Amino acid sequence: MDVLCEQKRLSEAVEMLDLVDRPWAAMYSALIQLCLNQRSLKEGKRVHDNMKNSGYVPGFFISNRLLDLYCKCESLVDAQKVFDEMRERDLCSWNVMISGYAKVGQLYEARNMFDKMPERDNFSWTAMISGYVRHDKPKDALELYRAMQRHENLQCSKFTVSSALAASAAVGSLHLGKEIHGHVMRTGLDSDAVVWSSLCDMYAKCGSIDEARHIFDKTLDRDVVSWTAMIHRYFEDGRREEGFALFSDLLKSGIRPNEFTFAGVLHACADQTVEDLGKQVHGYMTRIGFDPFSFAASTLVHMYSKCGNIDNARKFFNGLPRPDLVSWTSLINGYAQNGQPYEALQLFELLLKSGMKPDHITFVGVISACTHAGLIDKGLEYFHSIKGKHGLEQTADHYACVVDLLSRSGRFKEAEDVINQMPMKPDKFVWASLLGGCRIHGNVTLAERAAEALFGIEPENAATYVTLANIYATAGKWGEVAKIRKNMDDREVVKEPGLSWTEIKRKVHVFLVGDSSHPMSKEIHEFLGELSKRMKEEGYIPHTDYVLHDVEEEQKEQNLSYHSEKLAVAFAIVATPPGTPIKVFKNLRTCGDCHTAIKFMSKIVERKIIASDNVQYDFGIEKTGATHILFSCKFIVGRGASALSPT
DNA sequence: ATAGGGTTAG
Repeated sequence: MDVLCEQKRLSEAVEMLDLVDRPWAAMYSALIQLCLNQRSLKEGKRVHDNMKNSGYVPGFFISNRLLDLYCKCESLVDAQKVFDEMRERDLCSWNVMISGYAKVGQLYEARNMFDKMPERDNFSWTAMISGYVRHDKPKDALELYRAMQRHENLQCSKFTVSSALAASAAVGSLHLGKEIHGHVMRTGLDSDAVVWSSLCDMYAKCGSIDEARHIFDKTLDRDVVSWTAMIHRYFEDGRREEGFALFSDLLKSGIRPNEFTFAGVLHACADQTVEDLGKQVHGYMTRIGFDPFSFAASTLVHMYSKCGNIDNARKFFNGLPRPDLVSWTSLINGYAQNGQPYEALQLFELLLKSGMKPDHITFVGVISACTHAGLIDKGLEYFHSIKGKHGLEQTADHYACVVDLLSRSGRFKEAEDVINQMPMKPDKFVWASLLGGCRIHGNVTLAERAAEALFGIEPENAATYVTLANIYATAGKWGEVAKIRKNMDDREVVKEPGLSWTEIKRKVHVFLVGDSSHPMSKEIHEFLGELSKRMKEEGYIPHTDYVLHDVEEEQKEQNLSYHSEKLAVAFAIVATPPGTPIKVFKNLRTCGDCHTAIKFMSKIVERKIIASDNVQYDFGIEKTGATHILFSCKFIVGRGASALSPT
């Protein structure tokens, strides 16, 4: 049996146990340890049964191991049974139970044990505190931490302070965090990389990212986790340059980044739509070798499709030995957003065939693909299949997708029915989808209802005001438009300025409306002037959507200043050799005129142009703003001279 | 026996 154990042939070893007449403690001990290592509940139970059948009465040691096994396998019912049957228990027995319950989130049971136990050591306290932190109860964690400090004979360990720091970070209390920081320094717990990392994280999450960096710089034995966390915090804070710079420092430091690092950096690349940088990271990953089964692979799929390069996304995806669900979902959503809804649906059917189970996010992509393809009934079918065929619960997001699907095609009665039948309270996404549909069809009455609901949920979001104002303007209700403008002023709601950018030779160039700050501004404007003439010859007629701008912006508009996306496209054309495909991204919605203009530009200069039309979540999947483009996509694709698609 | 990092959509 020893040999079998050594070779980790667990089930054979357990079978052998059944052949032994009177097994002894060492056998049980070794077998349970092996079950524990392999997290095998099934074999563990067989060993336990054998113990009961052969009348063996375990002592502390074996019982505690058994407890640990059941807890690690998250079978708390079994663990509790063993615990209840123990004739004597030591501190360890109680502690194992507390940490078992705390880990799976049964905090009430854990606390009950904690309160009942005859005496507690610092392990009991820490296990309880970390349980609260892990399961989103930082306030309870801090309360307990305070109580613990009142006991003079209890020493905080590095585990305790790490958990307490995580709790302060979760409640965002810099004050408390600093206090613990002081405690760490006084008690000499500052010799541990994890404690430093927790400190760093606490400062970053409490908004003091520079302080976090200071801690990071002072950390002596930084490992890949400390680096990854710090890099990620920069990205979270929108300080991408510093994030990328630190990533580059990491590469120089000799510490090897891992899939956590890559996932964070690639996510930032996807967010900033900097495909060139993403490609470099991809190249680096390939050179040092990365696990194609890990989640880093899915981030690459995401990065390529978010950057508008769905072909690369597919190519990479096809090369994966066994793509995970996130990769499938990223690609399905990528197709849905890149104007290839049928490809998205086909891929979903492939996913089902592969035996993989879709999750709720996958269905968001599937239904929105139906929306883009105008396949309303098919979309509804998929929606119903979530619960029926796939046995999942429909979430508020799915309802938002269905409301989008229906209202976009003008089926408002059904959309309202769906909202009324929702088992949960309709959230902002649901109302925003409805509002988006109303905008397309000029449904003023229903738009007012949707906007009213949104004002209740998020009065600070400028997008709701702007959309409603647009709907009123289209209906000629200028009095109402003025009221909204006043409302925005009264509530100090500020509209985010529109920005477009393009990446050329790894440098990102950003443009505002009417922007003349770019070094090549003169060339850009001259070029646009020329281009406008030729566009008109080709039949382009400028038209403006009503957009709620501030006064200054409106004046600029009257001076015929160009929208940011036109500037970015023009710059990209001027700055790259003939024939180079162009990609432009925007943080806000792209107006109907720019949609049309970009397609004309694409034809005239014979370039493939991809321009993102980035509607924030508020408008569901209303990607165009031009009422005559009913089922559009996230990207405006001008295919160069070959075709000018009718819009 | 207890502590720090990541990805998909809306």
